[in-house]
Amino acid sequence: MNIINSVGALALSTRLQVLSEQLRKDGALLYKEYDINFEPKWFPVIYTLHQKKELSVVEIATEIGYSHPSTISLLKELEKEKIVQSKKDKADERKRIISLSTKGEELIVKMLPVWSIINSALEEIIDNENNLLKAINEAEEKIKRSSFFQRALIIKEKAGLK
Amino acid sequence: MNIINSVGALALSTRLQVLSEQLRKDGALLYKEYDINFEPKWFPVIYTLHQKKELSVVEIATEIGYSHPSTISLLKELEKEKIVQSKKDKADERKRIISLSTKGEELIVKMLPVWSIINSALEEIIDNENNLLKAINEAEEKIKRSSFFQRALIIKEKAGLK
DNA sequence: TGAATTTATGTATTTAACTACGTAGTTTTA
DNA sequence: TAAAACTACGTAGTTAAATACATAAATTCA
Repeated sequence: MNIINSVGALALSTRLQVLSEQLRKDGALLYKEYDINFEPKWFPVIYTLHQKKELSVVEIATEIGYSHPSTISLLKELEKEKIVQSKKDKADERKRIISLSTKGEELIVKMLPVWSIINSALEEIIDNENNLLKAINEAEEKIKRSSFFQRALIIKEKAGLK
Repeated sequence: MNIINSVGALALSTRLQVLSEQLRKDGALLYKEYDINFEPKWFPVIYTLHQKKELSVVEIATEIGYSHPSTISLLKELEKEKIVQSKKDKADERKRIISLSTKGEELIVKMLPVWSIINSALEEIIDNENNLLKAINEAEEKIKRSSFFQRALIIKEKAGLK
């Protein structure tokens, strides 16, 4: 094993990032395998719109956990591909209401069986003594109660008082 | 809970990435808290050099699991900060041997207690029913045996034969 | 032993996220 | 009811990684 994989928690952020990147790349290959013109990075937006039908830009950003500028740039690509469409909110002129286009809906129908396969393959990979998805949920739950930074400060305090 | 956090394995790559980013940011805050001029992204390189003393560019890249161009750009920053130094390998003129400078060694001494606190805080966060670090190790072990892509192809085959 | 292959490094460009900041509507409040 | 504060969206620029490509040194092999 290389050093970074044996440091333990210290290199956690790097480990998460490398694994994420690895999965994203294989995901892209899979869509290509099925001749579907779809990029993995679009998934959060598309899946959210599939579930919620109509949302504003910031609502989508919140759902997918990205900043709103990142969301805008994803939406721009998706609008260029004619997968999503948008219209002004009549009640609030600042808002843009985003929804899937007909092409977008058709794309989803094509992707559903692929998503099912992707899901099975990922379930296979994470189904271990320690389930990766559950581990993420549990870790995020802890962070929500008190962030990594706050916890470190508290540990520092305690060490200082000794 | 938002949609992406409830899709399950399908959004795994996004979840990993968001969590990684979150930890990296808090890490940066922590070094600042201690008045240490150090960026979290430097950790893999520095820690590796701390352990192995002398390595070539590609050897570092392999240890940290990054591409060699990414490693070169990290090394450039670290050389600019005078934290690492390099010399030509006399036995093989293509190679550049990288090592920590005196300033780098001193920096490590300053960081060791911080790393200890960071480690404790992260251990706290990942110590759950499903341990995040163990889950990553187990998942990567599975991927090593057969990649996400290969597994998906096999599942597709089986479904097709039904 | 010189031609082909491999290895090590470096550069240019791309990608996919971010933060910072600005503008224009909407809501609150003195 | 006008000023202040807030919210939604958008743009510009940055960051931290990647891929693709190039070059030079070392190694292999016919």
